[in-house]
Amino acid sequence: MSNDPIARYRRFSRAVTKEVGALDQSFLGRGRPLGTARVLNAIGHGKTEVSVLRDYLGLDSGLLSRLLRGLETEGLVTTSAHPEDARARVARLTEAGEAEFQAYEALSNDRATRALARHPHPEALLAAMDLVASALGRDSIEIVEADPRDPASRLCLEAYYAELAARFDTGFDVSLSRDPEATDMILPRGSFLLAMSDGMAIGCVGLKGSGGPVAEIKRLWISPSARGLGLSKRLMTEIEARARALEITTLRLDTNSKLPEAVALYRNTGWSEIDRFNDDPYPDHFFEKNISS
Amino acid sequence: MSNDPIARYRRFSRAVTKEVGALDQSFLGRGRPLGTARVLNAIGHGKTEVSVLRDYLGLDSGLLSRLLRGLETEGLVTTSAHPEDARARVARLTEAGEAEFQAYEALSNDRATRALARHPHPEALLAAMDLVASALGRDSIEIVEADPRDPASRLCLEAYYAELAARFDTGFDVSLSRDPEATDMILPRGSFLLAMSDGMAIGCVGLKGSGGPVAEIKRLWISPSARGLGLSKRLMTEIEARARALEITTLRLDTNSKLPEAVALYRNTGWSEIDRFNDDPYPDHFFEKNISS
DNA sequence: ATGGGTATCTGACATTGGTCAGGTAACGGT
DNA sequence: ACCGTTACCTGACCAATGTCAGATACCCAT
Repeated sequence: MSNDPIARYRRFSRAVTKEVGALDQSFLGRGRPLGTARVLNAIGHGKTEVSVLRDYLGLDSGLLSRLLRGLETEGLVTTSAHPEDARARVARLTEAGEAEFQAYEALSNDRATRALARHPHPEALLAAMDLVASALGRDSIEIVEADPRDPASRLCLEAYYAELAARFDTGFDVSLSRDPEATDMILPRGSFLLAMSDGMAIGCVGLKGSGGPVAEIKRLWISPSARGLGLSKRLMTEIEARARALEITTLRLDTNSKLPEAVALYRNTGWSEIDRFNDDPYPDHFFEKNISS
Repeated sequence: MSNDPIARYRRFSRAVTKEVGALDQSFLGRGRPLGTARVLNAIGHGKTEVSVLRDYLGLDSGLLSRLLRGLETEGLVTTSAHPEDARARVARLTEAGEAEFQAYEALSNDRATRALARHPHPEALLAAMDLVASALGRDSIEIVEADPRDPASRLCLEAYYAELAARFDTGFDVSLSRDPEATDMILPRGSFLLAMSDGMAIGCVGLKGSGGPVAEIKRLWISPSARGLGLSKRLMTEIEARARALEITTLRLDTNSKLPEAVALYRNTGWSEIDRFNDDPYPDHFFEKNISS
């Protein structure tokens, strides 16, 4: 409907403010102020170093210190010196702390489950939420190295295969394709990168090395919810840097005209089209880029 | 991507929590605590009665009272007795208050504008936001009577026409159709209802009366972002009640097989198919329902 | 006109959240 | 060994928020 975009954005904003407020309220039900509960949850989610906690929660050093001590006297948390820097401290949940944390998790999960169950098309709602989350969180999307056999990587790769299957008239069967060995895409031969948005993998790219100066780019994929945010360019820039660090001078890749965004990206970022260099049945475009300069 | 739905929901939740927090921070920039700013904004948005304010903001009576007095001594608000109940009070913005309110509005609008401008497909982002907002706000969707010539009504009707144009192979030209006179869809002859979600019209339905016992249902439409929430049933139930109140005993409507959801709805809610009762070129299904019982 | 109920205000407090200026211990380079 | 720096803790303090028990004025039904 052709309503004012700003009005629509703000209606969204009000709706989620309410939702967020309700979740906070439900957290209060465990007899602990919100700040304390947030610290407990952050620790539970793996933010163990105090400096990381401070940063993540945006808290003053003094305040966080007091909240931590509160949790310690409650018996939910223990702190100890950081093994590599005795000035810094790390916080850990005790058994009781873990139980409390799980109770908060259950509250969150319940809310999520119920909200999704109430909707007639949960998948559509989730797709919309993914889109919004990627858009709002675009500044905090990080590129990290991963093993292509990790669960997060596998999710990306499977989504990638599924998308190829949908886009190619012939479908796509990865076993017919030149599927690289995972070990070719990890150090010391190659690399595999994930774009992580708040713990969720939303894109990937692989560098398949051979030990020599020529390597191949494989498996560039961005989640539909995160397209247009410039992520593929970021991933490619980063993987090129990794390739240079491995003393690779020439990169190649193959792709398909059914993926016009990809073809356009390569054309616009210094790749030149070359002759077919393999007998993989799927690709119909082949590119090369010299990165030795 | 086939991630855990709960994880996806919670990633969304974290992303918007951050966004909401950032907006709150920006409100703080005007040298007024958040609670006070919220009260000012609520008044600006038409929540004038103190009881409504309390309810809307979820504040304790004492706290709200103090915040209001603060705004009064700042010269931004005046309160006076409610004209119909001198126990209650209504708050109004002074000229200075209106200016402050507009400053907060500008902050909100700026944020919205910038967030949208940063996205490559603002319309896609907005569609996702509409979907989420309708889903999260479904409990607060209200059915209200409106004039079909009001701007909010016109937005719905135009969206309805646009959708018919897209769905019918022949397109849709409202001037070729039996477009009811607006006055046939307001009291005392008929009625026109809007489904309002937080100030935005997301659905409509019309009752075209003739003064006699037979009337027609027209213009049933639900925004794509709000489909599946049971809104059309709510609108139909409500408009039937209005028809009964007008001593109408028989309702008729025409529709098109290109709108299968609508046809299914009528079949499932007590309508029986009848012969063509008009020469409108677009419809190919005709229904009738006796509501005198 | 009377009494029970309602809407808001007031004052007294308690809790929470946030800030700041030292203080202590450890680090890292010289 | 020393010194500037870093990470965290402590204590003091203040503003904001939340809670509660009357007080006041008004409403409405009888």
